[in-house]
Amino acid sequence: MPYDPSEYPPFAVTVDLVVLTVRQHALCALTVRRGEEPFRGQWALPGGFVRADEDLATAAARELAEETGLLAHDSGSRHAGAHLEQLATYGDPSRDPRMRVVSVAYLVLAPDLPAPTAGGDAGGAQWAPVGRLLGTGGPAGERLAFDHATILADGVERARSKIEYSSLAAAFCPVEFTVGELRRVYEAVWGVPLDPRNFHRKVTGTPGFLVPVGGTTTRQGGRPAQLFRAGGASALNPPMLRPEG
Amino acid sequence: MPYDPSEYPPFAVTVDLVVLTVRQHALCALTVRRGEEPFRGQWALPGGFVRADEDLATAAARELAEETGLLAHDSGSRHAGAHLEQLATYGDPSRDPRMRVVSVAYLVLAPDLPAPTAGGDAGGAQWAPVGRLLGTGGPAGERLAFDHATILADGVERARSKIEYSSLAAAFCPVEFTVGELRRVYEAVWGVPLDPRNFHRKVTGTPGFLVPVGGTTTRQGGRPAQLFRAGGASALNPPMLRPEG
DNA sequence: ATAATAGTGTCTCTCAGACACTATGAG
DNA sequence: CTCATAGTGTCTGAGAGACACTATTAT
Repeated sequence: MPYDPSEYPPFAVTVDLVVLTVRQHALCALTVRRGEEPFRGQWALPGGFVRADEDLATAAARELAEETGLLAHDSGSRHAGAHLEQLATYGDPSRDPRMRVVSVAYLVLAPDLPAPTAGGDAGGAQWAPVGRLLGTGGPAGERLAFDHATILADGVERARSKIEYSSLAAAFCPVEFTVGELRRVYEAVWGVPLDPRNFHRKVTGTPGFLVPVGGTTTRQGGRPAQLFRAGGASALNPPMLRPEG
Repeated sequence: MPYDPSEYPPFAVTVDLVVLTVRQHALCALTVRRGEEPFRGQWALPGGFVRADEDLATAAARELAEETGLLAHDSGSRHAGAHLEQLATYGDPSRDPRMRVVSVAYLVLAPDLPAPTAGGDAGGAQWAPVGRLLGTGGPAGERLAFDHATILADGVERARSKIEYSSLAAAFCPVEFTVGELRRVYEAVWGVPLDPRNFHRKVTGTPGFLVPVGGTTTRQGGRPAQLFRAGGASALNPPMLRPEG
């Protein structure tokens, strides 16, 4: 295992972000318009180079803040930050036509945001339903640049399976939310309808999963609903079962 | 996003392997003795540099073959290969004192092997119980080099949770195995005893999980046990429940 | 015989899935 | 009033956990 710098091939290392949110009953991903070749004009996942003295997660959080203004927290904390976790790493030698690039993808789950603040160097940014981006449920329209469709698909699958056995779905909600809003998150992420009564019984019956915060709201119409915060229990046991699994 | 080579910082990219197996009722990991500084003489996870035109998974499979002679299969196939999957990527700027190294860790689940064939450039190789390597259940003896204790802990946790809802535990067994042998794998990986009757009912009652292969064996003593192969069903639903979870 | 493991059966309790039903707001 | 959503109750069937019991080998 020699470490002579001339002995190892040099790589560029980037982070790519799969930023997911739920908007109008649909799971959406943040995409940016590429301003340069290759894939100029196509949509891509936000991302960028890791700096020389920067940790991978730090680079991901920095890119997230540049693109959306969101503050990420790795885990724990209660303020209105987004959930950020490492997804996977993609390093096929031909994934970038110009050079050898290894990309560490991060998954971000964010509450519904007003509008992408196309900050930084990206030409434009928009939320797009993942069904359209992945060609499942709509015209197989604009494909994502590079291998970003694969990365996005992996991120969506991770999100779908993780909300089964964790309280991560609350990351898609504002700080205070109702049981019905949380249920609509599950329905959007899984793409299936859930029984409101059984869902209510399940989430309110799991100790530590939801913490009542006192108030009520009628922002969904109908009878006023209690407001909750996400509880400390991050594990959901037994898990919420995804129908037709 | 400029791609001028002088604009991006160069990284070295390596793969590190968490190779797990079950030996004598204990979950064990493959470790190699470091022959160079830093951490000379300490145990470390096997691994090495990714070559210039090599995919990450290919590099992991190559290192695995060099260290153990095992052939990995990404998924599918039925022959006596080991299971290999990407685990996570570690890139703290200070994780290697000499240079900026990003390491993509892979998890390998292998059946019990005769003995590590300390091939390649590693000075020596051995199977060590993960409890001893991680300091939980024994003297906090020789710590692993670099951040390899963290990587190993992540790999063990991945293996523990994955056998809950998949047929991956069979990757620790020879091609043909008995229900009792499979149960002892679960007990070793989770570190808890399981009820033999309930376990038998669960795994034989799940369609496609086990395929009877016809013969019997008494290699465990007692009444002869039927031999099975792993079935095509990779998902286990509902999952096997880990006690005291 | 004993000791070991393999395999089946049976009971209970929890819980998911399927409802019906009531409660409280907006229009 | 109607319509929407919130929240509770009730039944049923699947299955996990906790056993007892029988079967088949080695010694």
